[in-house]
Amino acid sequence: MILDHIFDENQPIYLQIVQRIHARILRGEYQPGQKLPSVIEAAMIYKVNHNTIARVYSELVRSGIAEVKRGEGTFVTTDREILRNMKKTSSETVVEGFLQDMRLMGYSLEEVYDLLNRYADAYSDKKTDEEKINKNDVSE
Amino acid sequence: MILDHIFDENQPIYLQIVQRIHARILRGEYQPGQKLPSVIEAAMIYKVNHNTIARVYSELVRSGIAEVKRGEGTFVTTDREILRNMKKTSSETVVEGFLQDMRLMGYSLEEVYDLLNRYADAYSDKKTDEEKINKNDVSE
Amino acid sequence: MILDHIFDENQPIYLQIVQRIHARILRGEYQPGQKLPSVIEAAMIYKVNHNTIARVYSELVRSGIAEVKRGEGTFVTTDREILRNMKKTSSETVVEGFLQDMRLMGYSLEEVYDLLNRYADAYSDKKTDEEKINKNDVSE
Amino acid sequence: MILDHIFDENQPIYLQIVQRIHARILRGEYQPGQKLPSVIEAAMIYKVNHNTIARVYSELVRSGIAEVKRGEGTFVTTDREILRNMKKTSSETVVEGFLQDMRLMGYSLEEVYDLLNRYADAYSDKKTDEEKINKNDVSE
DNA sequence: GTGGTCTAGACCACA
DNA sequence: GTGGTCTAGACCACG
Repeated sequence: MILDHIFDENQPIYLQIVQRIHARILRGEYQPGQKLPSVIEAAMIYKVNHNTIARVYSELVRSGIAEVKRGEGTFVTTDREILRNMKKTSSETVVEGFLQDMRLMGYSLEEVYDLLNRYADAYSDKKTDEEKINKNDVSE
Repeated sequence: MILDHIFDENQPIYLQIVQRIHARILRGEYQPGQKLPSVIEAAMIYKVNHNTIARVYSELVRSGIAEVKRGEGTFVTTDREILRNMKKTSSETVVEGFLQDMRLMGYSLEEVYDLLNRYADAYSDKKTDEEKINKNDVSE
Repeated sequence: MILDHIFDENQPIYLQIVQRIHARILRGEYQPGQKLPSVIEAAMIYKVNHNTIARVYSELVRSGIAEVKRGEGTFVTTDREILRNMKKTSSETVVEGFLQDMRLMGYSLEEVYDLLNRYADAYSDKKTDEEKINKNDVSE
Repeated sequence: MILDHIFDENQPIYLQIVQRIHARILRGEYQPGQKLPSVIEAAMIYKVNHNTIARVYSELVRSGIAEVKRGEGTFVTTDREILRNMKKTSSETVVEGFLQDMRLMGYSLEEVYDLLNRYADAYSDKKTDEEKINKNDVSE
């Protein structure tokens, strides 16, 4: 399972990693209470300096989606309420942002749905092997 | 027409302005061949340093959506073919990005449509006064 | 007697426990010569690793407020002179630190007293059940 | 005005600098809207690495007491409401913490006042030259 | 071994 | 010159 982690030059690497791990948690790939990779491991996985991962993890902790057990590691929060809220607000942000983008480009709602339908066929096929393994989602 | 231009701290301001002007052109607010605001004017509109606008305009020119007439200013390209292609690729990028985001959060295609329907009602209502003025769209 | 022990993330846990036990001794909750909980017991009470408690106890012994009887456990010192001195220097440290904090925030002495009066009403009421039990104080 | 900045070993340096600058702002030494020393300058003032100051400043910004103007520097917020609230909550925290400390050591309210009076004489005399210069306080 | 802090030195975007 | 990010390498507290 070799994944090359390529980063967008226009955004800090640490934020991009935050978003990726955030997404992995929200889609249940990292379960509530599960231990995240250690800072060192994650640094190797993402091929960045360990300080960058430290920053990523402290962001995750600050947002409440992860917790540190001193000397043991960093864990996904067990507070499923937080996870559900985050999943909700994340989807809201994404959907609203998408609709605003389309609106700003001058598309009507019908055109938006047309475009979506054009891409929808490939939607479920794009799951990676890694994703397929995880069926346990945060939402109940 | 007082607009507050608030910028995302995690992305260069010049790129965000590029995107906004890009969108204004794509939705026909700036017509093909129309003169864009001067660097000084745009600097005042967006409340940023004129160097930032200079960079924005050079980006727009580089992408082909704008052209410089020396001594006259910067103008939207008159090549409608370019504009149509851009609108197409822009929408592709946005739609694909949106679907990928939703997929990464673990939503099924049905859930995506559900969420969209929830926000769709307000879609057309949200047009700003500024937008309502411009009915002339690039698309055919 | 269930107490939730919440620790400040920005200071070592062992130091915080030292301070708490220190305070319990100074206010007579642990009497001179009394046996402190065993390392294992204290580890359960404070919900920390027993290594952490071991460090706490060695700190208490080093400061002279506690003594080890080999094979029996750790005991509060019977030297009441030490306890009186500690209570004196502790209060000095706390009072001086408090006044410095207030001074650094720009408060005049009058304002300090004003603020104190505002909180003084609740002072004696806040004693916990645990504290109320112990009437035997170190001071004369 | 040579000040040696000595740090407590038991707390991160960056947090201690945060607290010091916080206090300087709250007592009006840095006025609303005033520019803080640049990261490089502050690094020299406090004799720490510039990354440490960067962390300090990002903490100050996150708390809302300071703002970054891109390419210009870091400034004390001009929102006096925020400053007043912070001064209020800071004093509350300090006073409550002080009273709790004294209570935990077993002092009665009368004893607390007695101890305070003993130190009060020296209160105003302790102002440093630097502090005396600044008469303009945040509070109105 | 875990996360956290700090230094040194480099590069970049922005004004 | 400003803050921001990143790397490399070190040390520390904690369990």
